[in-house]
Amino acid sequence: MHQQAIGATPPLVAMDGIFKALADPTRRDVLERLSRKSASVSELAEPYRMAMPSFLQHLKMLENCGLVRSSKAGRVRTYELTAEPLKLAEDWLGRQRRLWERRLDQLDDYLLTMKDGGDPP
Amino acid sequence: MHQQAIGATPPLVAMDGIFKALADPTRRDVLERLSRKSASVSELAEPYRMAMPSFLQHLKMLENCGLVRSSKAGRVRTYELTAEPLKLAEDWLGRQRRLWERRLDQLDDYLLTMKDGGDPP
DNA sequence: AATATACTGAGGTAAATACCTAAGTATTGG
DNA sequence: CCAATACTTAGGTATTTACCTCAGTATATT
Repeated sequence: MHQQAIGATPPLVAMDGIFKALADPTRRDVLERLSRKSASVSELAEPYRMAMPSFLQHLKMLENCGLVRSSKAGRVRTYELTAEPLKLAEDWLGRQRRLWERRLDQLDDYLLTMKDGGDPP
Repeated sequence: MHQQAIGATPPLVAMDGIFKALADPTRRDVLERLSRKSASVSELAEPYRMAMPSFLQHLKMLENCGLVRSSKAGRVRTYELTAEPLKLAEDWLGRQRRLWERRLDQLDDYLLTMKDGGDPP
């Protein structure tokens, strides 16, 4: 209900989904495990005390935002990682943190200036 | 009421909140603007077509997970950034992406091996 | 063919999100 | 003091999330 024109910056809506996907420990754990080895649904589900359909919802969220991809062979569905989306998120964070640190440095400077009796802007 | 012993890995619960906070374009935008300049509630709220109480909820989420901090002087509450939490998220993503890329390289190798007629593990 | 395996789908509950309006409470300026 | 300003609180709705159970359906396996 609130799309917006996408310019030079990363697609906003995509990032929503990615960060949302990362906001759950089970899903982060699944990603971590997939980064070591592709795996079937039941292999992935095994460690968690959760009914299969509940777990499947997590996998669907990961797949919907493009962080993983799956294919079915016989009765087994195998999940694997995708590369780009995570990079999107990381880029945003990196850019952000740089601004951040600059900002905090400015605060330091400001405080120092005050201490030296200077007149801050 | 639920801190947890911090070991080598980042506190899981904290990351939930941080990623959840980042999963909304308004909140990401607020962070971006705060990284340029601390600001009052109404300054922050101004660009968005949203009732004040709705917007306040976003600020509270950012504050609850520690990404920002606020203080009140007279009737004006001013918000500013905090440094550490974002780093937490970025570290996780970075670590993750490295595994990720390694994994994707392995896949490449695997495919090459197959093409060369080698017998993959 | 019968049973087990590996998912899938339908549907249901509780809590959290993302908005809203309407009515407060402090502060400040005239 | 009175009104405007800057938030705050209370409460309400629609949607989404995170679980669940209880069926299915489509492949193996025996």
